[in-house]
Formats: sequence, C-alpha cells, structure tokens
Amino acid sequence: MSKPNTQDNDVAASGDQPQENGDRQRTDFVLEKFFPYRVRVFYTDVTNALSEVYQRDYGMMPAEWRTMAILGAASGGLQATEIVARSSMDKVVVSRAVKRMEERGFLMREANSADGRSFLLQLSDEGRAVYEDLAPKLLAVERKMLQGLGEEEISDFLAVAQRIRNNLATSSEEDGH
Amino acid sequence: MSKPNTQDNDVAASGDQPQENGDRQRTDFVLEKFFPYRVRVFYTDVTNALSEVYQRDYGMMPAEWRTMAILGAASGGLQATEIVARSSMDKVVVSRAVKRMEERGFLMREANSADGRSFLLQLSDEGRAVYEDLAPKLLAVERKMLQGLGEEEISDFLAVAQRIRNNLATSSEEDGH
DNA sequence: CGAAAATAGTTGCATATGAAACTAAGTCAA
DNA sequence: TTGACTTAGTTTCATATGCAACTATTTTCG
Repeated sequence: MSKPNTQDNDVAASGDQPQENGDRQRTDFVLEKFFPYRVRVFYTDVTNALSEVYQRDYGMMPAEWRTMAILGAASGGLQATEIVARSSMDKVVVSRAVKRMEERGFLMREANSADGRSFLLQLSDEGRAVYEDLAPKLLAVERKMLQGLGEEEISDFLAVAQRIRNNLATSSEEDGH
Repeated sequence: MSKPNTQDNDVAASGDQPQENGDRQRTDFVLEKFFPYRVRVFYTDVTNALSEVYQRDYGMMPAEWRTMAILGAASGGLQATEIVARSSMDKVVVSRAVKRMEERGFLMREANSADGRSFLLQLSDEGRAVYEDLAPKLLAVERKMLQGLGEEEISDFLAVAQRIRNNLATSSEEDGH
C-alpha cells in the first residue's frame, strides 16, 4: 500500500472482482451502516459539545484549548515538542496555537537555556485563570456525555477503540491471516 | 470573540471541589485521560485508514467519497439534499463535492422536472466503476479494523456511542438529574 | 575538530472549511 | 393573483489546515 501515486488508476482495468455482466452489480455498501461513518458521526457530536464551550466562552479553537489543557496540568515550562507529543497534534498546529495564545496573553514563552532551538512555555496568570474556568466546565461536559454509563461500559468501550487502533496499526501483510 | 455572555465566571468561585488554600488549585484535568480526547485519537486513526485508500487511488476527498457511497447505493437519481441528510455533511461541502465529481466525470446532474431548484444526481458509468472498485476496498478496511471483535462487542460499542450522543442531545436542563 | 545529519520551530502555499449572504424556484395564504 | 415565506443550491469571504521548504541550533561521529 505504498504506491506513491498511481492516481489515474484506469478504472476499467482494476478489476479485482468478476465483472459479471454489463448489468449493475450492486455492491452492498450502505453508508449509514458503515462502521467508520458511525464513528465520524459520533466523534462530531462529542467534539462539538466541547468546542461549543471554549469557543463560545473564549473564542478558542481546539488546538488552543488542547495546548492550554496540557500546560495547565504541567508544573514547570514545557517545550512545544512535548505538547505535540502529548496532544497528538501536528507541530504546525501547535506552533500556531502557541503564537495565538501568546498574542492573547494566555501564555508566556521564555528562551530555553538548555536548548537554543526551543522555548519553555507556560500559562500566564490570565491563561491559568481561563484554564481554571474551562477545565471544570469541560469535565462537566464529559460527565454529561457519560451520564448513566457504568465504569465498565466505559472501559470496555475504550478497550474496543484501542483494539481497533491496534488492528489498523498492524501492517496489512498479516491481516489476511 | 469577545464575551457575549455572563461567562466571566469568577474563577475562584466555581468550587465544586474543596478550595484548600489560596495556592494553585490544580484542577485535575489530564488531557490524555479525557474521554473526548481519546475519542478524537480513535477517530483520527479510523478516518485516516479510509481516506488513505480513496485518496491514494483516486485523489478523492472524504466528502466526495461519501457522496459517491450514497449515490452508489441508490437506484435512481438523488437530490443533493438527500445526500446532505444521509451523510450528515454540510450542504456547502456536498455542493462542492458534487461539482468536483461532475468535473471529473464521476457523476451526472440532470434537471429535476419535479422541482426546478434541484437536480437529480447519479453516478456516471465511470463513477460507478470507481465505486465498484472502492466500496469493496473500504469494506475490507472496515473488516480489518474490526478484526477479532465479536458481533456483540461491536454492537455494544455502537450502543454506547449512541447513548453518549443521546446524552449530549439532551438539553442541559435535565442533566443535573 | 568540523561536516553531515537530526531536531525545534516557523513560514509559504495551496487547498479545505463553515457561516452567512445570495439567487432562483416553489409554497402558502389571504 | 400577489406578496411573504421557505427551500435548493451556489458563491463569497475569512479562517483553518497540512505539507514541504526553510532557519537556526544541536548532535553525531569520522
């Protein structure tokens, strides 16, 4: 699956499956039943519930909130790289989030004496105040969405998600197997 | 953007948890443990696994594939509105996906005699061939990601996702309850 | 040491996105 | 009818995104 880009893949030629006849062969693909589709619908609702809060209250975008969440929980200053690692966000996204937050006075950058390429980031007092306001609100949203679910249901759910991720991470060689 | 509301929630006042002292109150928010964060990480992997395929093979983007998936399963022509409804995509997104697919010769638009505002959309022969090529490949990705999971585990998973969506859809009035 | 490779972070570019405004067509009701 | 309202779909605009190229530093190791 590493074909760089064969792009103009001749449509007629890629016949893996029997072409049957000229008639419509009706692959039974139903988007609404498709697992990844449902995941997306689910994800969209979850993520909207959150961004609604930090968007509305502070005009922050997801990357900014996540950056804040990590810095808020940290004790000392962190490098941007750590934020990248712990947020699973792209480094460009983090870079821009940091920039914007600094402009808004939510965080401070100081030179890193140990490494001239990087900076140590931490929340300003104002940023921390925002964090202390937002974190409980977002935890409340989490509580709301998980309302009525038992510990075990939740951990099962996460376990399944994790197994799916593992399945996907497995190189395709071993899957027909 | 600005502060449209009362939101200035006094940071010090929102104490659900014991306030201890005036010292840093250390809200215990840990991004990595935060349910919505995990959902996002999961979703990202799932969605990437799919887009990798239609992106690589046909340079399509998600909205295009989803449009194709719906049209591919439909018998007659569909209005864009139906695609919007059944894909839970924005109508602007659908509009552009349709446009691009038409340009690429994957679908045909014919005037809708029953309603002059809309068009009836359906896959062209070429579009259908692409669909017939892609649908099985994407079903295979689905199979791969669900590998090793039992029917019941999957349906439980989806049920939990649904319950979470329901929790979120519920107006906040009734949630403290 | 010092050149090549690796790493931190930023920027440019091309494209994607959503909100809101817009056009055109259909519906409703007096 | 006609005028107000609704709906289908497109366009505009401002912003978000990701890749790849870039600068500046640090690391590696012959």
